[in-house]
Amino acid sequence: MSDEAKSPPAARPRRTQAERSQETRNKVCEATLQALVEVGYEQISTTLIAQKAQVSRGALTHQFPTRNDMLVAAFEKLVGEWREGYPFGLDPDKEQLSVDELIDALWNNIFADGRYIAAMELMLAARQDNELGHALRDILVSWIRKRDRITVRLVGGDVDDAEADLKVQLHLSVLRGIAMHQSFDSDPQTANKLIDLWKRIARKA
Amino acid sequence: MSDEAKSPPAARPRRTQAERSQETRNKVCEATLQALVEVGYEQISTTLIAQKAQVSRGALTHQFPTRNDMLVAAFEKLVGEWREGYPFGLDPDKEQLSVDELIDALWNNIFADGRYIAAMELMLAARQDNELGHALRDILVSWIRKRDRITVRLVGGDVDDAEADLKVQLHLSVLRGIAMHQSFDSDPQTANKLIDLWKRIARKA
DNA sequence: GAAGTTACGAACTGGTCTACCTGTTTTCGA
DNA sequence: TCGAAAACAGGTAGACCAGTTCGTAACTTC
Repeated sequence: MSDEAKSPPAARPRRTQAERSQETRNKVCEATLQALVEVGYEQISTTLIAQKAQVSRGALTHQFPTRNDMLVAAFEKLVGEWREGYPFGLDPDKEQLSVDELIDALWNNIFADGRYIAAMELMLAARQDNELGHALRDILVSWIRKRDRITVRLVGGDVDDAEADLKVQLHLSVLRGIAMHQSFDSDPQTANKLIDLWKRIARKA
Repeated sequence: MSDEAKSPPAARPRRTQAERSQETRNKVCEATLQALVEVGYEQISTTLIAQKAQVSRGALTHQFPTRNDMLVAAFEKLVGEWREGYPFGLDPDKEQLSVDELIDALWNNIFADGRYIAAMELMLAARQDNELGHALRDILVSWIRKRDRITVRLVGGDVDDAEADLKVQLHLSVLRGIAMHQSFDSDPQTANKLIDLWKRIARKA
């Protein structure tokens, strides 16, 4: 059995401290987002997340001293993914999207994802929590600012045009409302029909 | 001090058992809804609600054996108020509303209320809880069915017209999305601007 | 007005969660 | 290579909460 003794936990490549930290943090954040979608905010506990992430509770609490730290980091990761993916590989300075394309892009890349609902639940749950709430809002505003500016350009509007900005806000509100509808409604087709109807109406406006 | 002994807890009018029950149930439901708005779903505990409602915990648990029973009853009360108030004293068989009037009526009577956001939070929080979730959904569907049918008639559509129904769903989705926006956004005027923009667009469609 | 029923009050219990704390292993820097 | 520091592992304490139990008070019925 000397062979087993010499190569015990299979291949364990040497990692830097930064890599070790990042790996645990990623695993925890990913597990948190997954749990938000699967079991909901209320069920989330540090113990559950540690199990899901295949990480000891000690490692988790070392990286995230408080439960809020963990939730904030997970939220930050999600928003970061939105931020990185936007505007879907396009160059807003050169390209412009038709209304239909914009709606599809926003819907498919952000609002249709179960993670969007998870984010909504988190935001709603934290809307009164001064500590968690403020942290989440701070993360949101920077992303929202970028998102809105790029979106206005994508549809060919002037960045400083209040009317164009309002139109973008309405687009986002409509998709948000449909996403919420979808999360309650049993018929998955309704969302698509609503999207199509909104496209028809938005085209004329 | 014989006077004090003879009239101890001030004036205590004689109530029937039904009245006593109804009074505690009402106080608890009202406190629950208020707490949902003020401190959010996560903070709600039977202890907190009993305190807010000025009711002993024993009285609460007697009326609502489980915490879910309490939440369901509160939700039922809220939906009941919507149901009773709808369609805002109008007769949908005789009267019809312009698009502007419909939007204003829906917004002012339902979506602009902080309780609507509270209901959303409750629904989102319960979306994974099979027991609470099903109970809330059951309460919702009966109200939604009535709401949608009346709304379609209010705008002069045929009840069985799928297109008219879809339009109503879009109206509701837009207002829902704006309501969510409002609960996060710091500027309270944005919601009004979005409503106005939506009116202009909806008028043309 | 007495027995029975319902509403209420208060204390207790079993379980869970967060934050903290003490050792151990891995990596880093000189 | 060796001491320091960071990452990790696991356990504990204190608080809280939902549900239960049991005794008391208010109401109802006959």
